Amino acid sequence: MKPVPYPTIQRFPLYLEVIKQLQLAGIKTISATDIAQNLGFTNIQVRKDIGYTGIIGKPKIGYNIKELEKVITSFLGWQNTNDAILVGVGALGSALLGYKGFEDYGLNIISGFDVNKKIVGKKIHGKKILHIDDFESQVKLLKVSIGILTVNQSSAQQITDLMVKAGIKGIWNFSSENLKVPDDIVVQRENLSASLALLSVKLSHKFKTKQ
Amino acid sequence: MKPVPYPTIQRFPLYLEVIKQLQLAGIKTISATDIAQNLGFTNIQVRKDIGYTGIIGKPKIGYNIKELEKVITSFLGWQNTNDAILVGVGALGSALLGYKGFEDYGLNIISGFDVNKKIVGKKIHGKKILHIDDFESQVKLLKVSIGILTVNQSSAQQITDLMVKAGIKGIWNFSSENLKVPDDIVVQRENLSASLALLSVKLSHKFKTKQ
DNA sequence: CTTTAATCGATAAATATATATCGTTATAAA
DNA sequence: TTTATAACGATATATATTTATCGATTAAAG
Repeated sequence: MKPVPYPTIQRFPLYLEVIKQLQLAGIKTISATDIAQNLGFTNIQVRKDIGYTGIIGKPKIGYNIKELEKVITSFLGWQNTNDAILVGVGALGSALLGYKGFEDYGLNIISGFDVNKKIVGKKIHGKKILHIDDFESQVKLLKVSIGILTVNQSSAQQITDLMVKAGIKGIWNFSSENLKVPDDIVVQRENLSASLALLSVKLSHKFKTKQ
Repeated sequence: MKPVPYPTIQRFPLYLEVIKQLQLAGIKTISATDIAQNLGFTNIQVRKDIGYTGIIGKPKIGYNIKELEKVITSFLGWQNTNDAILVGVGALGSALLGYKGFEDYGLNIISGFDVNKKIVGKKIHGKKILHIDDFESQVKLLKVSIGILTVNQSSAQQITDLMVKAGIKGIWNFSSENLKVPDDIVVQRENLSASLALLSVKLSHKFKTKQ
């Protein structure tokens, strides 16, 4: 089987959103062209992406919208909820604890961990905040495999080592540290600065050329 | 002049971080290999990226670290602070208002806007929260060109239209709405789900193949 | 002073991704 | 029933990006 390109995987959640929106409107079938127009892509690209899921569409009609939602969701592994824990309950960590959108992504943040005595023991957005000393035992107890890292750069590697030791398999890294992990651990870096960089450069380019 | 690839632009902030770290350690010159090892890239890629800035390095030595920081910062347009305003002071919006890291990216969020009477008039993380009714006048008064959109999907397009009307030129879109804007407006979509999708797929792939 | 090795910059090759083309199929209109 | 058209899937082409190669240069070691 040919590997699915990363850009394709990254577009899938966008397709899911369009699908959900149109489903709410009562639509039963959806074509690559429909999705493309909604997102500003080409229909060829959307059709090719969808092709990776193996779903069969009908000419002149498109795809069964329910079935398409199912195959994409399943491809992403979002059909069942995956439990996650979060370490570093600062401004960003708190925000993520309260972010409702993760439900759509099959992600359930069980609890947050920190060392700050002011918040340990309390609840934030309904999620209990525990002390980092209890991290390893909790992760092992609950068999959590995804860790969300929202600590500052200076403690990022240390917490990462702890996550690995506790059995975490995938780390969503919101810090700017380049984490060192064993081969069998997946790290996904969330890079706000990268997207701000693109915005900045596109903006300055527009100003240079247009004015 | 050949256009700089988007992936290159997105890597520049990472290079800046390594540069700043090594500068703190008193390092005066830095090679593409140094940066590459620090980030897990190939030195060839780093060297090529750096080449786009026009800086000249010395064989066996590398680049003057101060000069390299300067050219990358300047390329990104981060040498001067750019003012921004934020609309939608919910969980995520509050977090961004309090995020210190933006200073490094030349971004200064002046204030937040919302309709929630509980927070309008108050300060969050030291930033004043104003009512959306005052948005247009404030933006015009302060000549802000960057807007950060952290409202929910249902009001995203409406707020976008308001931003455009007020003179905002670049929109950093944290909502999941596909925004419609005039040609001369730049929209950068921040897509948390895209990166979570990658993490999910990489994880499930590891589990499939390794176990 | 000569040799060695690290690194640069430029060019070339390889890979990955996006776009285009084309024959086929299914619906709806004529 | 026939014709026109939207959209599919497969294949081919084009573009973008990454990786490799190579000669030149510079500092440091011998």
